[in-house]
Amino acid sequence: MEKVLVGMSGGVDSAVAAYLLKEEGYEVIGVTLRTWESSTGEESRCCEIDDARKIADSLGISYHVHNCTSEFREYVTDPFINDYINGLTPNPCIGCNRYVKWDKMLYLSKVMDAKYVATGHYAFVHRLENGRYSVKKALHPGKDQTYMLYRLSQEQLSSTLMPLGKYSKDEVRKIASEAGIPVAEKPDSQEICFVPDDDYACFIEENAGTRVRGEGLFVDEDGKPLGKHKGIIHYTVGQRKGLGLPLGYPAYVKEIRAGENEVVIGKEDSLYKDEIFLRDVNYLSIEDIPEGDKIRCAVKIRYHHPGKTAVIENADEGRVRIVFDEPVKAAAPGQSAVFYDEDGYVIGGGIIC
RNA sequence: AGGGCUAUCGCCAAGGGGUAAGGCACAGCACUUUGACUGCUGUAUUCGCUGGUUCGAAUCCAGCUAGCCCUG
Repeated sequence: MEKVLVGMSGGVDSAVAAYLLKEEGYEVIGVTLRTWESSTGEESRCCEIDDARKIADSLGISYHVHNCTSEFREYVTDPFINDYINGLTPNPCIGCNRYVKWDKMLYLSKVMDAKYVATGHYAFVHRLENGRYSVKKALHPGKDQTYMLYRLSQEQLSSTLMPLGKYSKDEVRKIASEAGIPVAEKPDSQEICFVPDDDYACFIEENAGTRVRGEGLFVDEDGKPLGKHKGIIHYTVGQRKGLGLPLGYPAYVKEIRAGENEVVIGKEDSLYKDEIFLRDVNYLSIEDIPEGDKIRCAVKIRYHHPGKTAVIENADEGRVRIVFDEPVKAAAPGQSAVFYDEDGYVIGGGIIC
């Protein structure tokens, strides 16, 4: 019997993933990574240990809790805070997957002599004809989570199982209730796991202290002052609500100038771009873009984005240049852009700069 | 000091005697396993103030107040 280590968050998805693998005949070991504990002793949503343990008990599988709060701080919360202070809009889940969850799980799988690690992500992991591993979009597009997985390494993917790719959320809940899993009706989590009250700006202020810059100016595209902002950490490119600027037309954040502590405001039209550049690119289905080559693909510039057709190619300083067929709205620096081929496999992705 | 103009929701702004449009902002809800976006709903018993005319006034009249402009 092959052993598989399943990352259990305490939610339905990972519970069903564990259940399905057990049904398939794996020896399943449940693991929860303890990632965050706030100064008030509040646990992160990502590690609801009591629920996870209950699930493991009901499934009759062994269960371990592993502490990785220092890694989580180093690779997730600290970069998250630094990005916001620098006027960027981070995707904390992406770094967490690569540098905390998978790194730790893989390490633990070796210690426990397990062949695979598994999670409750809605995606497929496949080995392609060229020998490389990639993730493929979930069957039900509404739940697809491949966007958050583009940063995983080949080594990580080669040992990963994701049993939920072909299921819808309703089906997963149905499986859970039929299997008697205690959290079948538990609502989906929605916000950033370490910011349970959804107030990320407050989280940054509490954890970054004096490094956070305060009020500054809203300016228009010509630099003309329009009003006062609350501090750049409160804004993201493309944002409309909460600006408090009655300009007569809907005002959007066009750009955040961390150096000047300024937030540039523009009309909706000014948000569209057909060219963006990426840094820190990671490839899945290919090793790299062949020198001088261009690849046609669909690119998602945020988690909830249908994906737009574009051409990608290597640019200077290790960056990748994306040229969209039609301009895309509000590409926010710090967010990731992920490339998909026509079969829905992730080619790779990087961070918008 | 005279003359002119203006005064309607937090901002902008329709309406010129028949019972307060709209945009922006704001709020709530929905959507959402990142930040956002988006959608829906809501938002002036009242039109600078005081009187008057009228069945009826934000709309007409008078006075007052405030702001802007022009002329000394």
